Amino acid sequence: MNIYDIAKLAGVSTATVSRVVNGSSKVSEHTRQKVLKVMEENHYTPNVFARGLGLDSMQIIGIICPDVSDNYMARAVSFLVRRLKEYGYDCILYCSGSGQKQKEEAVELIMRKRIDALVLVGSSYAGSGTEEDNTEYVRNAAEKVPVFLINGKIKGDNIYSVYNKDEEAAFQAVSALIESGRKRILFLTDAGTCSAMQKMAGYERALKEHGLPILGELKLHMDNRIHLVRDILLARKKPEYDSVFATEDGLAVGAVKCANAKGLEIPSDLSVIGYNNSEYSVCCEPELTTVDNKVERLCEITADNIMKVLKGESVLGEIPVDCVLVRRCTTDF
Amino acid sequence: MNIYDIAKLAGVSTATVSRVVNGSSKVSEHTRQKVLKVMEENHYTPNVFARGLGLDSMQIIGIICPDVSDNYMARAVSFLVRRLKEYGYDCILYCSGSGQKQKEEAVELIMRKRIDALVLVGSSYAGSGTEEDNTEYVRNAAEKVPVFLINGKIKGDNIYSVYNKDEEAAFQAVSALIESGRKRILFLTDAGTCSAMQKMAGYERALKEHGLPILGELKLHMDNRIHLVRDILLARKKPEYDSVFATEDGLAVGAVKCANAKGLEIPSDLSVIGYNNSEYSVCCEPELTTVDNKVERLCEITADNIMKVLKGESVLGEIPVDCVLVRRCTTDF
DNA sequence: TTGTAAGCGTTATCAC
DNA sequence: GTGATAACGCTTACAA
Repeated sequence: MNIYDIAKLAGVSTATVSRVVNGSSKVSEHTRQKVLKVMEENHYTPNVFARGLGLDSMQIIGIICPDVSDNYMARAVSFLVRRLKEYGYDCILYCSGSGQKQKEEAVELIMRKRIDALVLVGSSYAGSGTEEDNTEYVRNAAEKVPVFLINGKIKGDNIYSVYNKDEEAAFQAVSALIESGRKRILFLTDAGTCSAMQKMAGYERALKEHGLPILGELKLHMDNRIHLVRDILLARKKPEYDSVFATEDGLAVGAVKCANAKGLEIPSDLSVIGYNNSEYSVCCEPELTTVDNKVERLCEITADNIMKVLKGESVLGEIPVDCVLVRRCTTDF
Repeated sequence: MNIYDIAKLAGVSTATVSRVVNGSSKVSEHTRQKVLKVMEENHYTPNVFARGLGLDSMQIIGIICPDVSDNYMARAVSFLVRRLKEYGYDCILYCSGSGQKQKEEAVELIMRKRIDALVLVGSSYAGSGTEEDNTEYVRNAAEKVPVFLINGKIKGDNIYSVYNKDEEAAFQAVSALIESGRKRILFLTDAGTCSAMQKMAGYERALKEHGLPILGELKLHMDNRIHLVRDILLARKKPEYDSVFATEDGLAVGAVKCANAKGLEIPSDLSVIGYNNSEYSVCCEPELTTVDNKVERLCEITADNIMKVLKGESVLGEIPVDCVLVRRCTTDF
């Protein structure tokens, strides 16, 4: 059943059927009803490819994240997919992995699909913030379609960034640790992303402003796998730290598990702060004090911005969003 | 840049360009190189819509799950998306919610996109297994494209089910509890899905075969939210159960938290078994004994089956997959 | 091996 | 308010 069949059955032209389908006002009520009836009876649905060909759009948004099995990204994707659906857009999802090559390839491949906009979830797409620039591929994509970053910041035409004030959040969290008497704060991270760099900057600023030294031995980098983190920390000789600030909840849980295994009292012997306010933080025992980085809020702003940009409205290129420290049981402030 | 431009620049016909693009063998090496060079130089990429229109396929698989922020579904979607990408297929993702109406609507909407195959993730699409049949919409979809269920079983033409032996897994788990001396086993569930029913059947069979009574007061139904579960259990007067078998890890964690709050010793005072072998199970303290239902395996089989079916090869309509009980610290066997 | 031309099913631009 | 008809860019018989 295509538009010709419907036109014939309804005794009108394809143009009229098309007008009815697209809700054009320039159709008499009589004709409209007639066409609608025939469409109903024959369960007619327009061919999206033909429409796509004509309009050069299939109302599809591309979403790329390193891996949706990650809790943070899953929450983001879930929110985006639902929200964009409400706006009548579908989503193609890619999981790119986190390597530079992989990310570039994913973006290149998804661009071929003639998506209407591209969303990159996770600060990993914003580059490391330290090395030489490796975000050229994002700017290339932005020449064709608007690009939206969830928790990443890239300057450029047609690129829209919504991101957390991670430096500030880390500063606040670490300051709180220091003000509760902690002196040797372990910084635990799993990635060299832009966001992780921000967090480290906040960590260092807090130390500095409180007159504490920044020690390389108290900065650890490892994969975000709970048991791995626990074992690495267990293997270290002495408890050379009195608290932990982790850039991911999973890392923090690993630290908690290490403390539990050692029989340390939390939060008195060891205070721990995680990041993301994921389900991990309430799964863990004692439950994790963590930074809530408001994924859903970032996504909400992004989805709305996408619609605005597609409608041609103007939108801020950079929108910072505050984080909130959620106090639970791994800290004593 | 379209195929005409390339054809003109290369001094050949569009048909030849098309042949080169699609790797047809019927092109001389000389012509092929000539065309390839022009394509390179002009960064030509075929228009997917035009191709879709002609072939009535855009190499897209539709995936629907109730909510990808759920850990189980996120793992499934992550695996599927990557694997199908390797096969050259893209994925459109819908999060349908879990209501019957929502599921039906999601399927109807995604079918309009002319996807090449449909994957339904989660046993919720397989119906409850008890009520009247409510899976007609799945069979309808199967009239147009092959439908693949991840952990669900629906009989029908063009429907391919890969599912866990949940009844058996539950039977084994509950039997293990009983054989370790447990007599009053709380059954905790969050949904009335086909899978949940299977688990309950296994639970009941284990009780029966060990000569224990099936008690309604020991079957609880509640939302899968850790704190909610903990609080509901805490509010109950006496510890009328000596162990818990939960259909989701989150529920089991809630039970563990309740026990911790009450100062009960795990596993001696209370044994707990969860389901899914999610990250929750290693986050939790003590770590959860749980049923590993091999999501990745289900997805791997499904992805491979999709390719076979699309190639016209024949494939089993029903493939059961064994679960494995993972012993951790909440049980003493 | 290569080219020609007829679809594929819409939407949009004209006339009327 | 309605109808012809020309794009849109590709694939694929069919011809050469």
